[in-house]
Amino acid sequence: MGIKKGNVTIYDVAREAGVSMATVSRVVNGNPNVKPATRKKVLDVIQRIGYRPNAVARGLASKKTTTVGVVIPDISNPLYAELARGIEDIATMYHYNIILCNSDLKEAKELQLIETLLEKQVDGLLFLGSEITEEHRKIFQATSVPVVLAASQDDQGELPYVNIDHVAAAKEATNVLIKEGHQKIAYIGTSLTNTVQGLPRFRGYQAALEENGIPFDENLVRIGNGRYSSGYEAMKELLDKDDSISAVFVATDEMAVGAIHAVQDHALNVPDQVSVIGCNNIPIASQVRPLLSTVSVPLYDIGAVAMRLLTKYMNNEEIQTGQVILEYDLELRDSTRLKNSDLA
Amino acid sequence: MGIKKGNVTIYDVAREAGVSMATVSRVVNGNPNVKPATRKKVLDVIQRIGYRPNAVARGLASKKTTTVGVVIPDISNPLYAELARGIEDIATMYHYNIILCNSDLKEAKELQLIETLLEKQVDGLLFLGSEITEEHRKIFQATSVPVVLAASQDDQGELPYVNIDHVAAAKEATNVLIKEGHQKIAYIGTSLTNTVQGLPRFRGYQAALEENGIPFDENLVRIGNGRYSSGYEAMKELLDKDDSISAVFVATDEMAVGAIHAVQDHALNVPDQVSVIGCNNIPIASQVRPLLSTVSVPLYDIGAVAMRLLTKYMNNEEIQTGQVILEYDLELRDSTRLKNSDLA
DNA sequence: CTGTTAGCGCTTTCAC
DNA sequence: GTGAAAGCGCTAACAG
Repeated sequence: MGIKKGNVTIYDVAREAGVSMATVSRVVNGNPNVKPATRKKVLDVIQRIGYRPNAVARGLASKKTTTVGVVIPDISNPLYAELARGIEDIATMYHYNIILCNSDLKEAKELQLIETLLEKQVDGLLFLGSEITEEHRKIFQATSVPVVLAASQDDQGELPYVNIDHVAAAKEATNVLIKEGHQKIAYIGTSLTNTVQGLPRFRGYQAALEENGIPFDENLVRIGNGRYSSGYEAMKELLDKDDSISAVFVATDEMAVGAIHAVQDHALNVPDQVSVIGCNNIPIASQVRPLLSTVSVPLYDIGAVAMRLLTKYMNNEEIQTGQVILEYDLELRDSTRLKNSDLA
Repeated sequence: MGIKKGNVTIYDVAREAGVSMATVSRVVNGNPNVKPATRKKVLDVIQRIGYRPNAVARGLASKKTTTVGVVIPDISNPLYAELARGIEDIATMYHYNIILCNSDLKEAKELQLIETLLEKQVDGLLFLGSEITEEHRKIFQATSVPVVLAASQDDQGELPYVNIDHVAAAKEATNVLIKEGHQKIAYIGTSLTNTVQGLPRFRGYQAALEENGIPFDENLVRIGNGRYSSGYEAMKELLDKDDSISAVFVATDEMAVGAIHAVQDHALNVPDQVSVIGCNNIPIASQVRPLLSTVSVPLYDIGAVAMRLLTKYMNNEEIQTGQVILEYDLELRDSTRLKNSDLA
């Protein structure tokens, strides 16, 4: 029907409707300063000739793309998938789109991704990763694009972030084990060079022991990569060396489930002979038997709140505080003997 | 130091380097028609004044954004998260970025998302969903932007897609149960109005029964939403009604794990008294005890191949066939009694 | 309430 | 090998 697909511009609409481009732009953007009759006329033409606004042109002219960049370690990890969902939901709510990039926690990749995102003129950046290095900081500081960290933080800098108190969470989890009466409590965590999760959770574990006068024993500590098999292997090693271990705090749920299976393969029962508590509360925690006791981290909310915070920055709104710490919960299920009600 | 952040343009570089914008553009884009000395001079200036190309402007001028839109049901579902990872990896490999949108399988949302993505001038579209309706088809046909379906297909249309043969997969899974000698085989699936997964898998189950002379009994069929609890509930109902059921094919792994737990809660053993086989082979299948037997669907590959196919379309390459069916595997573990080796 | 007119920052012929 | 100039499609003053 003479409709050149993908080539209909605002100019065509203007011509067909007998108005100026400015007027078409106004109706497209919902500007109220248009006479209803004119608006209808324009809308009709738009409908008829199948006009679709070009967001790239709009972005160039208005210097706003309504898209934000998200750098995330690995979307196939349930932990981050949940965070991503929170991010995307709020982004959608505020009419932003998300450019999603996996960094695999590799600094070089992270930096390169940020660079690309900035080239694409994103209105804001959400960064989820481990460490903020000098390199990160340099690039964040040099840009006027607002950046918010999610599930991470930067204590030396003044970057806004949304996170939980990992030290406190780990401490509380360990305390559950201590309250159960255990003295030999192992720890399976992630890399201690990771200052945003690995280290703080380890510190929390140590702090709990110390506060309860339980001597720290480095032989009871194992480091994995956060995934199932590394948790299994770690627990197996631990038990092979010393099967009198009666409790373990595992810093991620996936590893915790692996640890449970290692215990079972050692012909020991969870929680009767070994108590296991995890951290994060990803879906699998409530999809295994015994149900995993864990620290419930509000993953979705962290993503959602971080995105919400970013919209405020992008909108130049007044910000109370850019550093927000969300609450976590203890979710005591069947891999430990204490129950939530016992703590009441 | 006089560096206006975010405002350095190609023009500034040209002026500083004493060359034209065209030349700067050439070096930035790796055009070989530039004298090495000139190239170096320009590169130095770029480095010195901190020039970052504006991809939006480039997109407007070149009509290419090097970004593709991805409409996916729910990124927090492990199934789609895995697909997304495959998509993103290949996209990165070909220097594309991904705009990720969750549709929750709602048609209205899907259509709206596609519209938005098209406005943003994506170079291609990857669509993962359930059904392709007339509405979808209309909009896909009206655009010159290439579209590829992933983990889905459109038999009435000629849209390119990457998928597996769900009927065959379901049939094969059911056959495992039949070969084990079961006669009373239940089915827990997803909505039969979903013609891309729900229906075909159900058809495969029926076909297997029929080919083996086992009468179909609708009392043995339950429909869930694909997630853990619905699998649990479905199996519980089934067993409450008739606890002589000795095998069940569950169309998704998450539901299958739920089903296993329902069986166990019924004081029955898996696989001794009830065999359970799932489908998809998401991570949880190998993170529960008993290890779930399942149909291994190459999720990552479906995403990767679909993205690769899309790059070919975007690049106007010669395409052999736009409809690709990937192979699946049987992964027999501990929730069934037959083993892969038994089938050799 | 509506039109005119500059750009936004870059690519892309087309000359030289 | 390099430059000049014309857009790409839209927004944003600024008039009127």
